[in-house]
Amino acid sequence: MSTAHAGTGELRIGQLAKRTGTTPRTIRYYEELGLLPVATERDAGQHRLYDEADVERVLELLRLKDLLGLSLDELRDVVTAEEARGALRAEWHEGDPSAQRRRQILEEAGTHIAGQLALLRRRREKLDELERELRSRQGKLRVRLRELDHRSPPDS
Amino acid sequence: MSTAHAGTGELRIGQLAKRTGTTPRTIRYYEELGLLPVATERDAGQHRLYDEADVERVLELLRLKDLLGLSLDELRDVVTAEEARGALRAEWHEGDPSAQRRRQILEEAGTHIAGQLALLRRRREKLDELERELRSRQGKLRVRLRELDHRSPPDS
DNA sequence: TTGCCATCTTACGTGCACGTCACGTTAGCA
DNA sequence: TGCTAACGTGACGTGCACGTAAGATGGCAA
Repeated sequence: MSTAHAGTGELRIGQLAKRTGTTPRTIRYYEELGLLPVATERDAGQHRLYDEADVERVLELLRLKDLLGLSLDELRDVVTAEEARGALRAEWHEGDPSAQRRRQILEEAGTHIAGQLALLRRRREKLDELERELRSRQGKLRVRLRELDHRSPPDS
Repeated sequence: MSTAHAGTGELRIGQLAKRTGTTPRTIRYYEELGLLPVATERDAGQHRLYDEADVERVLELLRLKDLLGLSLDELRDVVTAEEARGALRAEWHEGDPSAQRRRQILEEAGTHIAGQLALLRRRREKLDELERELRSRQGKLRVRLRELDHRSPPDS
């Protein structure tokens, strides 16, 4: 058995990059921008270590970027909100979160996700519009092809 | 009555830009890249003139760019194909297009549109995936809020 | 004719999202 | 212990998609 991974600190930057279809440079850049946490208590000069959760995180960032067209700057807001979610977990498990506080944080998270969903819907609507347009053209082309078939059918 | 537009050469670059939500610079840039025709026989140094068809064209370019994430370079291919469509019209009206030729051009156009539709579908699938993910999170949040309501309902 | 604003061409500048290079360090294996 | 591949940290470079500034020209109104 190889020493490839050992339970917790599973991935190094190159592996994370491949899993997410990007490059180490991009990962570091995202970290620099605050899109990724300054991975697991790393005394500068050591190798960064990641886990599967980080894979998911990067994948989501890339999806939001490419699909919704968000800039890395806009992604910062997203991430900030998700870190609030993390803060919630911490409070939840080891602190004394009042029900008030819990509710507040949950609702903020909800608002945020609703915002992303709204963005997504707008995108989808525009996509639908484009699709209708394309289909319309396709239809016109087909009509003309059928006209051709009518007057002088193909020879094959 | 103003002289704002007079039948054929209706729009100047500034108007076209506003109608399409962009800037004159962008219009000129697109022309330079070959995305837009070198507008109506213009002896260099004169003002460019556009019509409603150009508005549509620019709008579609922007949609393809933003929604499908195509680069301007990739848009060149799209435009090339659409100019073929234009060539077809010309042949159709003033030349002697054989049925063979007509069919060929129509089929090429069809292939092209089909390509765009395929791209669109892939985008939509990814969007769906993202939406499912977001909805799932939203659901989890709601569950937790309901749990809270159960133990200690809000005071308003 | 005279303003005046929009447009023209040319050309350099800009912001974003990384790419690439140089050079030293670390980690896992022989 | 020594080797090699992968990683670390600057720092400069790059491609894309325009922005912006400068000086000349065009076109329409008063």
